[in-house]
Amino acid sequence: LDLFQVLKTLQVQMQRLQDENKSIKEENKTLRAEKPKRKRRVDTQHELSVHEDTITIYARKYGMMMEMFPSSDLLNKKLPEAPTPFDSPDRYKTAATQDSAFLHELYRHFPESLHKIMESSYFSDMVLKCIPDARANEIKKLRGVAGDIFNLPSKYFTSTSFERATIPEIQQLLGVSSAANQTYKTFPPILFPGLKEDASLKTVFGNWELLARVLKASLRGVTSLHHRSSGGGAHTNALKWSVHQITPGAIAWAAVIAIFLLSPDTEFSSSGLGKKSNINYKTLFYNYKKVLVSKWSTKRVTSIVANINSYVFEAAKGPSVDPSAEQDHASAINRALAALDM
DNA sequence: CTCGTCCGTCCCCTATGCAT
DNA sequence: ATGCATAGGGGACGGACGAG
Repeated sequence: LDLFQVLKTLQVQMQRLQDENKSIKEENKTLRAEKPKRKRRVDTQHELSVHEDTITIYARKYGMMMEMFPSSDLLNKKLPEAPTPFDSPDRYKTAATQDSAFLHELYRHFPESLHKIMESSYFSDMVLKCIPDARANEIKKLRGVAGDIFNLPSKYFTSTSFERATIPEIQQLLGVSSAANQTYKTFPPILFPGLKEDASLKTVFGNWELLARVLKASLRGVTSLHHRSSGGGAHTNALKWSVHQITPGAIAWAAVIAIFLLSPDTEFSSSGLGKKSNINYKTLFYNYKKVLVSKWSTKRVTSIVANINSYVFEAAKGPSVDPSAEQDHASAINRALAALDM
């Protein structure tokens, strides 16, 4: 009698569960059916896929030679009528000129054939995907030769999780006093010749050999660091991108990547913020490029650029400029740089 | 052989949702 | 409110691949 009651309630519950399950299944079915629609990419690929290879190659180059962290909003904008020249020091005057010059650089970099589709999200999506992808590859490549680049044991760099923060030589390069006190500077010693920090920034990027090694490995392949081009060989980035000289963005890129390789960070986040170190790589890049663009035509920077170009591209070796002959320019650089907040 | 690229896999982190 | 579990996203890494 009692049992009968229990059985009945169970049956009712069972029925309820079955109904519930059925409706959930229905819901799931419709959700599943709608899901592929999110991947609109299949559709747009038919229209714009002809440009895919071109965008990919120029986007990779762009991420290394021009802008590490392009703003996604600006990538879809139209080129202004009279843009601020990308290589003009005026570019850093106001937020408006920065945006304008950014677009000038963007449209200058990507070939004419792409200009008409550069306002599409297809373009910006692809650029934003390619840049971190290419960067991850470069980082991977560089980790293998980081020991040679920094003249330190390679085991410091081959494993991302190696405790680099505890190594005194690395602390010295980054200018942190100890493993406990990890405050990272915008312009760490590694950027200066002889690791001698210079608050006035007169000699910043003077440690050009290091930057040149980073750039050479990235542009000409890792083996180019040790022996001359072994004839033939696969196409390196420099060949694919037709790079014959470095740019302000490339030097800034190399500096940022070098600091990242030395840092305790295990991954290079697209946000530009180091998780362990709390280093803001985006800010570093911005400041480095700003200094380089602003000072590009000064004797001091042209000398650095000439040295790097010569090392990376094995151009005809001109006599390197004597740094001591530049004191007159130094004070001008000095004053201008003082305007930078750091 | 050496390149760069692509792809599968793993791990870590975060957000979300569920249960307490 | 709080704690736990699970899925999803992003990045690193290793291997495969094709080109020179």
